Amino acid sequence: MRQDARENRERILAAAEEVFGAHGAAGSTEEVARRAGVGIGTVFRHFPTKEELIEAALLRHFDHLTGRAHALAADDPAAAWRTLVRAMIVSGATKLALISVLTDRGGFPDSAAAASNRLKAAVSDVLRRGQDAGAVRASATVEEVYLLIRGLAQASATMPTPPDTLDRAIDVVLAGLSEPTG
Amino acid sequence: MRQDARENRERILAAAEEVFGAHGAAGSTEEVARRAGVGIGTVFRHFPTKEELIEAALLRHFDHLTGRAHALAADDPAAAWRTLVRAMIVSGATKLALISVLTDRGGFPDSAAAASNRLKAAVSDVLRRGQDAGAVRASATVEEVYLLIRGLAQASATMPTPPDTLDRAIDVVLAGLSEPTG
Amino acid sequence: MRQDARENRERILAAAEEVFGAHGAAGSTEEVARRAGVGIGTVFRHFPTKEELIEAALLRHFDHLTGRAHALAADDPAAAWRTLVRAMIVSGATKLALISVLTDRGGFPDSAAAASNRLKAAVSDVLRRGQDAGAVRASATVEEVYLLIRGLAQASATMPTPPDTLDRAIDVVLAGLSEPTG
Amino acid sequence: MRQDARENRERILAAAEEVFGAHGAAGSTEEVARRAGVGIGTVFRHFPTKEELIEAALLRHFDHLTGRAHALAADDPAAAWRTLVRAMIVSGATKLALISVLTDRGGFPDSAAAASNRLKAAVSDVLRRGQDAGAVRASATVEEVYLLIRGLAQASATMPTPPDTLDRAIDVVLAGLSEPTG
DNA sequence: TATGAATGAGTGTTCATTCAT
DNA sequence: GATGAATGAACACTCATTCAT
Repeated sequence: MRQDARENRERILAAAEEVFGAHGAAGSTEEVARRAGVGIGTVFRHFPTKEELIEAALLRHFDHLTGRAHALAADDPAAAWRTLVRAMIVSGATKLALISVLTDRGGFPDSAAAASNRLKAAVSDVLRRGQDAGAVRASATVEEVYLLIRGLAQASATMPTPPDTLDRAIDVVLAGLSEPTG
Repeated sequence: MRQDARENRERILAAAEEVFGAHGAAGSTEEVARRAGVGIGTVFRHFPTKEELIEAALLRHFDHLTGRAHALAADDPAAAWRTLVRAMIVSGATKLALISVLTDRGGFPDSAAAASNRLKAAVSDVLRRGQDAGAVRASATVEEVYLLIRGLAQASATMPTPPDTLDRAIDVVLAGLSEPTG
Repeated sequence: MRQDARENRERILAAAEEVFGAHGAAGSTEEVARRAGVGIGTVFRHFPTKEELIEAALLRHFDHLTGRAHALAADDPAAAWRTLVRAMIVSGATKLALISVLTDRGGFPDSAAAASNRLKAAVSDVLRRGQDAGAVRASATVEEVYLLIRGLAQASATMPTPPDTLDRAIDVVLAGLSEPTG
Repeated sequence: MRQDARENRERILAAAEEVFGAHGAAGSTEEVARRAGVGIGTVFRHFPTKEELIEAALLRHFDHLTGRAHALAADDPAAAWRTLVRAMIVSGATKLALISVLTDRGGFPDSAAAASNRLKAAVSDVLRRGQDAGAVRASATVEEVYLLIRGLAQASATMPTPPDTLDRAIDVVLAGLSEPTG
């Protein structure tokens, strides 16, 4: 039965990411249960609160991205940097809507903050290696990089955006972060 | 009593901008009424639907920004450009959450779309003059500029952001949009 | 100004008969004001309560019918009887929906009861003359006659009824009320 | 819990018949919940709309009457006829107010129309057998019979009616429908 | 006196959460 | 442990009634 429970938990989280990613906090817990193919009671047994459910889904998303960042360690620093930024914006798009939900309801929960920090650390690494390689301007900090990434992710998620517009916007950000020549 | 009614309308819109700007669609119409200091019935007399209320608040916000853009026509093109981008991000921060609200509920209403277009035209003007003055790269289009502005506005609105982090992020965007030297 | 006030009163009552006749209690006082071409405040100045407005409209309707009954005094008794029954059912159709409204809200008000009694007296007269002429069975009382009339009026008002079905139903009632032959 | 749910459904329908029968559409869903002894949410889980609730209650009422009509098949045709007419008027009294409710809101829903047709068919049977036995005039059709029944039911429901007045009115209708002698 | 803006209690409906099965 | 029915607080919206103009 442990097995079933763990499987259910995973299915619920996947459903939650879909539902809340698409509709933000407006997504209903029952819709999550339906997509996960479990009863509503099961969802609440695993996550006693809608907030905790969102938090867990967010955490999972952060951890995925963290893994991705680590995997890029082997690549060429400049390429890794561009790949990561692009990936975070494009893949994180819908799901980042989750963040505002939690912010609304009284602060970032500890566990999610921790996951966020782990991700930030991983991004920091890729950033630093980019700076060391002279591909990113030395004065840049993770904080504004993060903000820019979140910004484009959320903006493109909340309004229909032609892919090439998003691409050009990403290019602007990458250019703005590159070492000024001359 | 026309006088009172107009005053109330204005107070309701101001309250709506606060409430929906801060909480998105989740903000309740009753909270708007409370902040405006009027009865719930009064809100609905002026705006027969929550959606129409949000739409009107959005329109007002767009028009404010459009006015601001036009007022910058007298300034030095490069300075005007930087001032406008910064103003749209900072002032529009909370309120831009409104856009996603309406997008969710089935498309941009006509009047708001029109106001949005007027604003976009005004921004276009400032942008073009910046390009003519050599302060902004020639290849930039309003579309990605808009996306970047919306992104930073929304991102900084949905999560506590230290002012200097936002400032540095804006600098990155402005740098990315400036004519590459060398 | 007295003149205007009286005119307004009359227009409001006519509008009320239309509105409540068509929608029952569900009709809104504002709709009445709109159709009467006056402000909502004016309606409430004349009739301080929705209930009193309905009551007055009902009373007016009763008085119209009473007048009609009196006018029939000159006719042949049997014909007068048939004409009155038919007229009350057909003309009173929609408007009799009003009665249930008042019944709901705690009893028939005095003034309406008085008007109803005046009407009942007039009907009684026509009925008695019909009985004296041998056209109506002697055992019939106004009470059941009234009930039958109200029944057909309400029933045909609350559901689309082909005219000939209503005609045949009226014939049944008249036959049931006629002196049994043999 | 299927058991409980079915019990609740039944209690809700019974309460709905009472409430809407007595007050028409004006009856509130919350009152229904209160009388059924369940929470308001439970009512809406079973009937997602006030309209659907009314429809279901109406359908139940029709089906009860249909059953009753069928049960009379064994009786003497003339007696069966009188019993049915009387039963439909007396028992259906309050509840028939429901019909006008639905008629108001844009037409008779399909399921209720079907139930109504089943009932009409059953009444038709009893009527025909009465006609075959010479107890009911041959020219009578279900249509006007229905109208007369609905009329007395509604009229006696919407205004306090002494039982003997109603009885005499029913006698008038039955007399009017009987084969004219002589 | 007429007007119509303001009010707020009341209604239909949704949804997070609890709990009997 | 899983289920889904039950709950009730919260919300959008309506409408009779009041009152400032």
